[in-house]
Amino acid sequence: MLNSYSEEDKVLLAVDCIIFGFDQDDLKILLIKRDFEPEKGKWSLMGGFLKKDENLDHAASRILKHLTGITDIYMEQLYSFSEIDRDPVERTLSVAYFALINIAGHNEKLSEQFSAQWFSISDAPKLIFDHDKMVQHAIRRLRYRTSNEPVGFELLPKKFTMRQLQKLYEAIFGKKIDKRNFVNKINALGILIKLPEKDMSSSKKGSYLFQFDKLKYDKKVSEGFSFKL
Amino acid sequence: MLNSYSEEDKVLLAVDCIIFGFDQDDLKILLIKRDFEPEKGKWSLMGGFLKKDENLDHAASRILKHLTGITDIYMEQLYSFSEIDRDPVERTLSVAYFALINIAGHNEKLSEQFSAQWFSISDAPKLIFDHDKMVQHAIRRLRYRTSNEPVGFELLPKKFTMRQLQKLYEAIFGKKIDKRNFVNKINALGILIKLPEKDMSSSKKGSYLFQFDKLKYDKKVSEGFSFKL
DNA sequence: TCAAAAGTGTTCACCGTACACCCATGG
DNA sequence: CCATGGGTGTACGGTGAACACTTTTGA
Repeated sequence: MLNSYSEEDKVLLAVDCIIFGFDQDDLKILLIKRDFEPEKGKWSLMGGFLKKDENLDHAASRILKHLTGITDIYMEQLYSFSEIDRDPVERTLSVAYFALINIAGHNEKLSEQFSAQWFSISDAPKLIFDHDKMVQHAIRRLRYRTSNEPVGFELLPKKFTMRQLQKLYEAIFGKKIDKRNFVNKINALGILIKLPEKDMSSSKKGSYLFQFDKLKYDKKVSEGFSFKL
Repeated sequence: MLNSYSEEDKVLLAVDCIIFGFDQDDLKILLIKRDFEPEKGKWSLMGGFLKKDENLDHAASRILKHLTGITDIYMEQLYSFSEIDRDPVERTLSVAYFALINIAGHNEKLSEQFSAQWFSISDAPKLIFDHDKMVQHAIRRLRYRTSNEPVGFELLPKKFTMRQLQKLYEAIFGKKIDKRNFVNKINALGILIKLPEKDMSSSKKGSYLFQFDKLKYDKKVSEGFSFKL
């Protein structure tokens, strides 16, 4: 009794990742087709099991890297799902994580080899187990985070246009935003650098590129500033 | 392989509860003196282990009931803590829960028999393991919840005065609030019932008692209203 | 020259905040 | 009659939302 809690039950711990990306107009999630039973062939979140010698954050990163090759991205623990029969094979808890990535920056790596695929939130297939519930939860968290912290930029290329940023927020909140009000608000924050370059791909006139100024943001935060959108 | 994930590691899962109460002027948490090793005699959150046949919410309620006799209170899952060496005895994950109770309504039950004790947030003892981190996390969540949902009432008696409610919010946010502004804001919400009775214990004049009107609140929510303080 | 997207300011309503005096009562 | 806490309203500045026209340029 002194050196173990030996009477207690142990359980399997899964980690499932909701990976958000943004592409033009749509908020998307990355899913994989399960290649093992049960539910083989159905769509599912990226998942795996926690190992003895790692913590949850580490497991989430490892699983993501293993299934997509992606490293160094924004990740955050979401919630733990524990219904007794959530996995029909065996009692398994799952800790959900959510992650934000810039689709454009990673496209090549995950094509084919992992049978992972991007789906718009609005027309994703039904997922196995309680994964749909996890996604709903993740969307709520995403809305909260992007309202209160400058994490939305994780979903965009380093250099982006105002219009892209606006469309991102429109996709996250599922509603149109007035162009002028949006620009005013963003500029008032004073945390973007306006670059001299233009992106010419979306219009004849071209539109200025911006970059998130993390140094300025950190400085402002240390002076009491808080991001709100 | 078809009927088990047999290769995978299993772990012990603890559930620890941060229980908030409010008493006059102070926000408090309920702690127990550990009566087993390791760290016997030190102060700790209420905790226990998840059993095979229950989910996390159930475990949290069971543990709370077992250690304090209390049932039917507001509880919510907070976060999962998973550092490898967080418990020196054995690899253990802990899912933290936070709970809100009305101290006055439960005082008798938990005196002595459980060696549980209330501590003001500001002068609580150092806790074992990573429990202090859990408490910090819980305070953040408490601030968020009480700003956006009418859960603060869980910490007060059914009937309470405006002043008590104000002191509660002052304790949660750690700052003074203007009396007139507070009353205006609360009344504007339109979710309290002003009772004809007065509480005579705090002054000679006496102060009116109020009650949270859950029906009116639910109705307003269904019409698009959202609580903000 | 025209179509398509980019860029840009002002007005107004509402909300949050600052602020001070009278009331009721028990002692 | 006085000390203590209870109760109440207004004015102002700032923020969020509504709203329309001109510019650029490739086709």
